[in-house]
Amino acid sequence: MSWTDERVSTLRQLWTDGHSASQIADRLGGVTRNAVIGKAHRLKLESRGKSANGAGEAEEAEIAPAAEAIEPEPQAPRVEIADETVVTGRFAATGAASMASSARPQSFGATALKMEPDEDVEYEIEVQSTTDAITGEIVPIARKLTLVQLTERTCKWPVGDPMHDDFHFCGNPSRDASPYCEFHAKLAFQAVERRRAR
DNA sequence: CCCTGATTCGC
DNA sequence: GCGAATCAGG
Repeated sequence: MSWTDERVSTLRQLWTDGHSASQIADRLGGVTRNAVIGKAHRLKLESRGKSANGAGEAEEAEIAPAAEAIEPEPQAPRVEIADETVVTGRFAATGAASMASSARPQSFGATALKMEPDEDVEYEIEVQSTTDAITGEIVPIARKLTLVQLTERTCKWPVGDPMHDDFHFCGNPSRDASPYCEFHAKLAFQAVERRRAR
């Protein structure tokens, strides 16, 4: 990937909007956060020598304007809240693990309903949960990520029918290098156990 | 451990 | 110019 005018302007906007280098890198695709920081340097952007933003600090007022302009095509924002999550994922998964190769900037984050910089919003929604009919465990509501939105630390447990357009991935935070979140890692393990038992 | 940006330096 | 490696910090 090279720094085309389009990618540079996207970088400029996201950077000045306060997004972290890694977030920008994920969005652009094909680059690491180091590349983003390095480029920001040469463009003489930055200036945020402070402690930036983290998970603990709930700082920074809302960024009123912006919101659009970044994406040429608005696309429908995926912020729907499922009232029930069907965990149909069979233990097959991994075939989807090979992605991210041709990541294309896709609409992501709220544009119509809310003007927050995504991430935090999704986490609030994620708090809701439902109970699994079989195990009785708490099933986290999926973040409904599409292929291009998965990263090294997002759960890649498939949800739904791949042939249907409602197909998505769990997307909740995965532990370490595990391809699944804590919950789905357990499911995967049980699935294997049961197969051997049979 | 996770993450953040800043800097260096070989390419 | 680019970005991995490294540094410094939360």
